[in-house]
Amino acid sequence: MPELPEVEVTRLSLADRIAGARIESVRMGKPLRWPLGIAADALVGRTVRAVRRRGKYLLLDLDDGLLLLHLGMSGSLHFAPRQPAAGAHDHFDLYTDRGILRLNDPRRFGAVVYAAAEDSAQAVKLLGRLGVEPLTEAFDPVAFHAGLKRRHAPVKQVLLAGDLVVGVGNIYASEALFLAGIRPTLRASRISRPRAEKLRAAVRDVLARAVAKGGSTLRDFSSADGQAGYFQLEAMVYDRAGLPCRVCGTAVKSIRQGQRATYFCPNCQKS
DNA sequence: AAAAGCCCCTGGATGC
DNA sequence: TGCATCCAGGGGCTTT
Repeated sequence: MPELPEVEVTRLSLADRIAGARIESVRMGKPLRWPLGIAADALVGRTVRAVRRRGKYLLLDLDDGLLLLHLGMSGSLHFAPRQPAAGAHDHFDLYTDRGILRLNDPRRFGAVVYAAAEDSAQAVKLLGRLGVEPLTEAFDPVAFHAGLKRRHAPVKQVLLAGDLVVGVGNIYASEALFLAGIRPTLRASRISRPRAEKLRAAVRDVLARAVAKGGSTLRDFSSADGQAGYFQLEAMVYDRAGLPCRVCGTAVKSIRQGQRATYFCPNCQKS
């Protein structure tokens, strides 16, 4: 579920409410992708200062150190003064004087990792290879085109890789390529400067609109205050195999790239 | 260096 | 109803 828009929507629904919260206790469920990296009790007494986002990671800045949270494929975070009794898929609860932050993650591809500082080895291992933030000015047309130029993989997979630009997952990669009129199988190196600019604009546009719609709720995503997202209703191609293209009526095609589904319109995305 | 595969894990949908 | 198979929003790691 969680690509940049869902993670950002989570952050926005959480940051103001949790800022200043003092950690009173921590409950861990089943193991997530990686160990926490600190004794849970050592977090007690620390204060959450702010919540930032880097790619698909949420960074909880503490007055001492930070927590890196990742929602994986099936994770969601909720923050409320009270929470129901922990269920089978609630694997991390941060009890604070402002409320309980709970990570629910059935598949447990998600993670909560403590790092002493953002430049500590632990943090750099996870954040170090990440590309540019697409919704900032740093996502620059010249650098983006140059980055595409040096990659020979299909452009869809270059978008997904996250080392050129972050936050674009399987839904939004297909959507952005549709908006840019680019075939997902096209080798990144073969994209012209004007088409790279079109793709850059499409990535920004689709991600920003998805944030505005509260993200995409395909199964069970909701923001930290429980709001579902509605962007999936506007999807042009994602999960629409065989259905008519919303622009030209041609049947949307589904293929597999790197063991993930890709959707595109063979007519609107000819090359 | 870059690309391609392989997994981690659970649950829902589909097919026999 | 039961059981097997396939698929799912990610991404680090290993192998080519």
